Amino acid sequence: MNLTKMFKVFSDETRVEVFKYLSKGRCCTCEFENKIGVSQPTLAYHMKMIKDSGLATTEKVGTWNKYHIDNLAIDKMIAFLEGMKLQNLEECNCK
Amino acid sequence: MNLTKMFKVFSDETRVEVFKYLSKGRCCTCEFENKIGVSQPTLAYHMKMIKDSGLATTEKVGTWNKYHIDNLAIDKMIAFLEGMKLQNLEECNCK
DNA sequence: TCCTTATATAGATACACATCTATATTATAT
DNA sequence: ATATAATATAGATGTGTATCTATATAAGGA
Repeated sequence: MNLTKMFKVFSDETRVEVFKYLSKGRCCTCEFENKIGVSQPTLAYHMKMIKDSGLATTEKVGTWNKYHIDNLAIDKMIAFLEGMKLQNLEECNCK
Repeated sequence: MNLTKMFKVFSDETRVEVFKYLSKGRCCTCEFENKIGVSQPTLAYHMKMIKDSGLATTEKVGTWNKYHIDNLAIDKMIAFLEGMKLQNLEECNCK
């Protein structure tokens, strides 16, 4: 659970595509591996990044993995972003 | 205004530090350049990434730049993240 | 005009990232 | 026990990133 790692997940278009499938409940890569346009090892690399960031949990079921987005992790990113908004709209006191 | 570029901004600790100062209204780099721990050209490189992502606007005032966080851009990131949450909590229909 | 201050650019470098092919591992089913 | 299917790992490669020093540019003030 590392915020910069979580933001890095969404800094790559391939991982964003993967995430869209996961968010629709497509929890196994077999459901989208042919639609993503990268090789199996490359997809495995991205899935590991997503898992290691803390944005999804994994469950091994037989030979395949089920991925489950952690909505609370996303909420932490949102809370962080809320805190990054410009808080003081006055002019800055630069020299 | 590119979402993956905006997420990339927050995938680096140095830029997160910069953003914290900007969010407090420290709109000129002179207000934090000595606290960030990188050289002037490196800071300029990060400021350009922040600006090019669309997360901040720039205004040239004399010899210095004033940076202004665009809260609407942050709202777009938040809206994107809301859309990435797991929507269907039922079991996936994997083989 | 010339000096100072704030930024920007150029060039170099080391490391990280995204990708591939080939191969290994793990688990199920026949 | 062996074949099949799903993942993982190893090794290679080209590109991107973060950083530096040195230098250039731009704007203001003496």
